[in-house]
Formats: sequence, structure tokens, C-alpha cells
Amino acid sequence: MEEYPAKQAPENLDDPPNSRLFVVTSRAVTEDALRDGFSVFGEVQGVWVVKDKQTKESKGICYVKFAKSSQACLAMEEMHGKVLSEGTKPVKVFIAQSRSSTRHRDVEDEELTRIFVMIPKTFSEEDLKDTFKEYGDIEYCVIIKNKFTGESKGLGYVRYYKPSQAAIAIENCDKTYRAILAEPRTKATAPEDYSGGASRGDYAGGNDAMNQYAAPMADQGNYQAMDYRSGDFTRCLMMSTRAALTQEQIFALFDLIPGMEYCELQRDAYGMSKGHALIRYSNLGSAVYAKEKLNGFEFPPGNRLVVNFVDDGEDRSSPVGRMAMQFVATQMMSSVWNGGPSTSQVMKPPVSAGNQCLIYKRVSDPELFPPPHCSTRLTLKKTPLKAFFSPIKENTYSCFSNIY
DNA sequence: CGACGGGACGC
DNA sequence: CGACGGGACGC
Repeated sequence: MEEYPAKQAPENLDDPPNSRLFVVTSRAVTEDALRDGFSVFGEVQGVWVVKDKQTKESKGICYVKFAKSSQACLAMEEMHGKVLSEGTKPVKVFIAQSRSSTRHRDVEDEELTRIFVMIPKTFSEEDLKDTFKEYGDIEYCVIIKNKFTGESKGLGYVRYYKPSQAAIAIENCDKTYRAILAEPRTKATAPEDYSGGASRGDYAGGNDAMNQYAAPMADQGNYQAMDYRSGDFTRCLMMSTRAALTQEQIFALFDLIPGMEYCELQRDAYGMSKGHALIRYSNLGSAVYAKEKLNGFEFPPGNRLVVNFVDDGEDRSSPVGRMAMQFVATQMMSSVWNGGPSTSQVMKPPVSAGNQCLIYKRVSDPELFPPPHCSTRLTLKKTPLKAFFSPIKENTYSCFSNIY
């Protein structure tokens, strides 16, 4: 096992912040395999495999220290879910808690993707986005304003889709912006319940050769910005992930909720995944349900998906239309939280193996997977869920997961 | 589930 | 004189 050099003593483990990874591996994975796997993402300053004091055997966890937070974040995003040595389980990768922290809670992407900046008071949210989009794909920008006069307070938030993008912005943007990671908005209360999400800009890049599942009539692009706090619900969702998911996997997952009519993995100019996908349902209820069930869902093992509403361009300007949508959505939420009208009739899994069952790829039959307002519902357990995906045969994927 | 070492600078 | 340094979201 390699030691940290003397200059890499414990007091430097958190410098710069969020530059150290917490890696959950198999006990069999060696330090060399770890170093080889992670060093391609940046300057690895130390690898430390945690071992049992007595037996000296690996406990299956280790720490990897990078020189920069952006390197650590990139490695996390790319390595999470990967198999390091053949025959071992996929690794889970998180930003390590700071050494002084006693909490052992996972650091969530939520805490790593939003930055807090100081900007000229003349900046509009468009200006803010134009300034920071060079560091990564932006989910939304918000400027703090006087709620009465509407004038800017010269402070803003920028939410990226990936931790590495936020880290790169902090490292590389003009120092006058004083960019830092934003503290989570609601620390004490349920942090998962974000609603909405703004996006606009280049979601158009759909080359149909790669989008075999896209609905032919699907309207692309021009998704207007929307206040992420407004609580609006739409039929469109944006899913972001650290894992390298395929179009097929994302399609299969979101297709579990009936009513999906469009699903597209966003790609860059080179056809590489940008780590997020746009999904649209035929109705509000399905979208609300999909967001509720899949936001925070681990897919593949350990990788928490982030799912938010995005503006679908429908007219929500009128108070009547807005209230109607909120009403429907509230009904759906209530149904979700309370387990629906008849939770007792949980569907019988098609294939059962103890606590696990098989979910087949294309399941749109309302008899098997009815919409959330019906009496039986698919229920995906959110937290300690272990999903394992593997290609069974061409174009077919299965999901082993805990269902209850 | 899966959270924190071994070893000794240089006055 | 004249502008540094500061910093938080309607639950």
C-alpha cells in the first residue's frame, strides 16, 4: 500500500476541498488497479486502501486523493459503476467527507453541482448563463433579487448537471465572481424534493440515426427557462446521471412508467453522451410519477439519477391553466405519498427470486403496469436499492432490483 | 451496504 | 479622498 508523502499529511487531505474520493470496492481490488483506473482522470496524489488493523486485509474501501476537485469529480462520474478487476462488483465512487466531518453520509451530487457567485448588478440571468456556460451544461441560473423592487442583489446561483462542471467553473472562472459551491438550499428538510428545473439552449442535437426511440413528431429544443422553485409540473423531464447510460437503458427505465412518448439521450457534437436525457410523457400524471419514483433512484448500483421537470413549452401563463396543473399534480403526489387508493394490491412480479424480481425492458401493457391512478402500481424502492443491469441479449436489458 | 494509516520532520 | 470587500435562496 502506498503512503501519502510527508507533504500529503492528513491536514492536506481536504485541500483543495472535494479533491478526495471515497471508493467502495471489492476486497480483491488492489491498490495498483485503483491507481491505474483513477490516474487517467488527473494527478493522483495518494491512494490509501483501508485495511483491518488485525488481519491487514482490505475492507473493500479506499480513498483516492487528487490534486484538483475537478479531477476527483470527473473520476467519480466516469468510474462510478465500473468494474475495476474482472469478476469483482462495480465500484461506488463518492466525494469523501472532509476529514473533520464526523458524518458518514454520502455527499450527493445535489451538493456539488450548484455554485454561488457574485456578479454585476446589471447581470440578467441570460448574462449569467452566457458567462458560465463555457464550463459545462447549465440546468438553470437564478439571480437573487429584491422581492419587491425586483432589482438584483448582485448574487446568483448556477446549477450544472455534473459535479465536474461546477468544479471546473469554480477553478477556472474569473476570480472576481468569487465562485464557490452553494450550500444546499434546504439543509434540514427533505433535500430531494426539488421541483422544476430550467433549461434552454442546445437540446436540439438530435441525429435520428442515434435516436431510434425518439418519437417522430417530437419537438426538440427551445425549452424555456423556468423558476426552479415555482413548483411547476410538466410532462417533460430532464434526467442527469454520472454513469455512462445508454439510450436503451434510459429508455427502458423511463418506459416502465406508462405514457412515455419521447426519450432522447443528449449528445455532444461528437455523439458522446452529455450525461443527461430528455424524456416526455403523454400526460402530467405519468411525468409526476416518473419524477417521484426515479429521482434519486440508483441506476446502476450506487449511481443516483437526478430527475427534474423542464418546461415543455405548453401554455401555463394563465392562472386557470396553472391551477389546473397544480391540482392534478397535487393529486398525483398525494397518491404517491399515501400509497394510492389500494396499496395492498401490489403487483405480482413477473419473475421472483427472493427479494428481487425481473423487470423486462418493454412493459407498456396497462394490465401489468397501470398508470399511477390505477389500483396497482410499480413501486421502486428509493434508497438502499441495488439495481444491476446486464445485457441479456441484443437490445434487451434487465433490471434486478428490490421491489416491494 | 461502506468512512479514515504508518511512521517520524529537524531543531 | 473615493471604492474595498463582501456572500445566501419567500418554509
